[in-house]
Amino acid sequence: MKKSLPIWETIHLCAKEFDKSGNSPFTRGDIIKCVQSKIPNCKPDSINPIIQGLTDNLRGGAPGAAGKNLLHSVGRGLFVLRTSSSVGAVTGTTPNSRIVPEPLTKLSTNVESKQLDCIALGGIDFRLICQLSVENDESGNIREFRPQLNYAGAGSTPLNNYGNGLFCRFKIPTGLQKSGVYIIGTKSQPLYVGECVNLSARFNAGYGNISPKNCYVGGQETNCRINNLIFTTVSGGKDLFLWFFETQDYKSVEKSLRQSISFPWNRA
DNA sequence: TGGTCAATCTCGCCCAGTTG
DNA sequence: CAACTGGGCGAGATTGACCA
Repeated sequence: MKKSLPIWETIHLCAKEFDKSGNSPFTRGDIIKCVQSKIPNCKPDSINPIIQGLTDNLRGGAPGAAGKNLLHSVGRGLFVLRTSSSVGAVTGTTPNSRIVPEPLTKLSTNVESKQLDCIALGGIDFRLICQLSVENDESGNIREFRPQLNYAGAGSTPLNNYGNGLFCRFKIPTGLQKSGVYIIGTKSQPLYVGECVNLSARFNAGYGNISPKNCYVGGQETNCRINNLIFTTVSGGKDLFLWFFETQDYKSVEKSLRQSISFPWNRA
């Protein structure tokens, strides 16, 4: 009986096939399917740590004879062949789909004007959290997303009013699990006021990352609308910032602000 | 016995769906 | 419209099996 190649060699073979056919970057799932087509009884649980062990910019994983010299991660679950010509621009980087927010202290010092650290609206002092830095591609251009194309129910459910746009991705620091009222704006104009129970979650799992479902009727079209506004504003060369006022009474604070101040991105 | 390869497990994030 | 929940998946660490 013919002995099959070791898993790590099969992974390398698959990666070379993807690269040669132009299907690069490829996903972890692509690798697993390819390996299983060559070694049918090989389980994903066996393949995953070996992929990890072959990838130069991922820690851990199962060590192999080839070492971490065969794959390079270009995003969460996305890989390229390390010997591919496409790797040159990204060698040495870390996967970029997980945006690691810069520390708050550093973000604050990046702001041009010291008075941006705090703004007063309606008698309330809002503290600057960070600049809303959207994810860029390898060329430094804003990475565009159309998650609506990935929704399984697209054929039976219409897009919502804001679901057909281009979207961006961004994150804020994850440690801000606080309720309160937030302001999105440029350094000269507040644009949107909103309330939240968990600021980090509201942005990192809401505005900052549009899921396919939210582009369709029944989804959170406000997330789509605000994300698209952020995308178009930042694309236009303007910097956007996030300010926050921590309070348990966020509903009444937001309501009074909306009554006293006109925020162009808030709807009536 | 040490190196290589494979398997198993935990943790955290993403996403879709649901609820208020 | 915002918040919550649970399943699936990827990342990473650890352990076991095999072989020269």
